[in-house]
Amino acid sequence: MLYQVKDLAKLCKVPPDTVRHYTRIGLLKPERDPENGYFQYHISDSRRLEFIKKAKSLGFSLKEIEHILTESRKGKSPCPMVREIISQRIQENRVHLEQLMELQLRMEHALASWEKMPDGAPNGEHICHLIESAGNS
Amino acid sequence: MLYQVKDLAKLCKVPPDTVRHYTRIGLLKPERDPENGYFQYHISDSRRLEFIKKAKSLGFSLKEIEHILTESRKGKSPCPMVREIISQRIQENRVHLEQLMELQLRMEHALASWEKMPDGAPNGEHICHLIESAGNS
DNA sequence: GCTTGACCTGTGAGCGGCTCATAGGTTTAA
DNA sequence: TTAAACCTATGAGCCGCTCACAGGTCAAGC
Repeated sequence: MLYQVKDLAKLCKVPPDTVRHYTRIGLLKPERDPENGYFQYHISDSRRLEFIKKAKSLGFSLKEIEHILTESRKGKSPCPMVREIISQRIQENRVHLEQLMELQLRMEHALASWEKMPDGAPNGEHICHLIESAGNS
Repeated sequence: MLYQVKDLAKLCKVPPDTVRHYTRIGLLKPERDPENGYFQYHISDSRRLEFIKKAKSLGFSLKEIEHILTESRKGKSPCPMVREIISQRIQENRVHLEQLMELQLRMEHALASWEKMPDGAPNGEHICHLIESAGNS
């Protein structure tokens, strides 16, 4: 049983371009159909792709996933690395979340403070008085 | 008074590579020193760069900032556009925040559930049993 | 004047994870 | 059998830097 790009994509519910992307960067390694040069995927590729999806949903990067897959194929346990990566990712994401929440506050405050301000034509002094006034009150 | 890249960078407290980047994409448009081909910035470029920093801190993309600057230079008021963009960005960021908070929960739940699981050597059935087990309990 | 070294320069390429554009091949229906 | 619909692989583009690189500039020391 061999699958074309669109078949594997449909099977795993990802866009075909994602299958192509993973193939291009070596996360999937299909053979080629000698007749037309198309990629040929096996059922094992769908298990691999499902693993990639799961790992991605846990915040692993594609490069990290490739590393996990490589170690695993070499018979080494990727588990310690996996624990380490996710611990760090949790920290990083906490920082990222804080930054985005601050951004959200800045944007909301700005929009609110602009509520009663007129639209101004630009002049030599100001480019956009709304933006330039933000956060100064 | 003319500034080199590093001078403008220091004046506005941004990395020199950021000045170069903005120059490359046309957000800053310095002349060239005919002697050595270096970029020459005026004091007006520092006002422009400060505006870019402020707009960026409010979530505007560099392309949007360029658009604002262009409209403003043409004498049109960018204010309506500015209000529109930030309203949309607030919505987008809300969605983004929710997704990141969900990711954070998934990661924390996974790490907690792995607490009592052993590191497993890979076999034909599993690539990494930690990842594969996540979210199934 | 000369050299050494630190520091600076512009430019090309790379990052991540897709996504789109393109030119061409395959399949399906009439 | 021809037309249209759909699929293919591949190159380039997205964003906002950041790094690598080869070469230029400049001040200190002899």
